[in-house]
Amino acid sequence: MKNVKRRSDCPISGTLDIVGDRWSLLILREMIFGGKTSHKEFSELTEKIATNILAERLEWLAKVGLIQKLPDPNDGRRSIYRLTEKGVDMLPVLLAMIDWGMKYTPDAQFPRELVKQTVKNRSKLLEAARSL
Amino acid sequence: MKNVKRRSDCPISGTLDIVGDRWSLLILREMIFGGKTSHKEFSELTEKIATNILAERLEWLAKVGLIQKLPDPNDGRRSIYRLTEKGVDMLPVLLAMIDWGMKYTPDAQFPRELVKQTVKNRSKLLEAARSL
DNA sequence: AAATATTACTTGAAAAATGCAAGTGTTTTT
DNA sequence: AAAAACACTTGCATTTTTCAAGTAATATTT
Repeated sequence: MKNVKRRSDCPISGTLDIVGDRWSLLILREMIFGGKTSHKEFSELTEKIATNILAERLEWLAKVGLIQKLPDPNDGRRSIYRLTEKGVDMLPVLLAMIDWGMKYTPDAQFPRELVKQTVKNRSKLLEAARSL
Repeated sequence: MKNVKRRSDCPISGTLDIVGDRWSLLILREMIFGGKTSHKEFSELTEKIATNILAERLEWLAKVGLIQKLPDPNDGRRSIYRLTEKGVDMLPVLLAMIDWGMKYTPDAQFPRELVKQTVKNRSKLLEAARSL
């Protein structure tokens, strides 16, 4: 598994060195806004991530501490991926991207209500994350 | 030159399809926070972007309208790259990344004062952008 | 209990993006 | 006129991502 390689001590580049690949933020989007928790669910995104990359990214996000990987008690085939506080804290980045994308990318769609609800529920997400 | 390829109509993925590569946001950081305007200046970043990639990214950002490329009236060798409103509007994404990075990436540094000043000057940046 | 389906990967080969080192052409400076 | 500076470009190596299949373990169906 790849290691964290920092290009500088700039916090922007530091953030990008962690989630600046083509998929990490979309996986976090699914977890934060969609409550998705399994490899299966992520593999069904409209954006069609390849399964090997998905597995790699989930490992990566767990390694760098934005999510946690746990065995599913109800289904031995499954793992459950849960957000950590570090992962939930990526919400503002996603929100800023939603704003920019809604303004500038044609036909962009994102349910307003979902944003509202998620922002409101942020503390619940954090609680859940902290209780791990 | 590459074309915009949208993976979905999600605004987050739409944003990433435009600035989700390894360098675009760092170039915008330099323009927004550092007032940098030339190929030369960008090539001197501590993050060491290769000159061919830099040229490609500047073309790209101009093509998708986040910056504008103009000849430097004082030096025929140079081009000046200026932010557009679309580019300035990426500020909130950068700010969110600064917050996350300051909290979670070790040794992260970013001058508080520069953030303050830039946020305050945002409307000036926008004015300058609009007057193009 | 045996066969089938589901889930989460892994593998290997192709394509794309990035990085590196060394040019090239134009303009400016000396 | 020569040297330096600037903005690239070129060709090749390396890394990352994609694509298509395959595998192993567990769960479900018959």
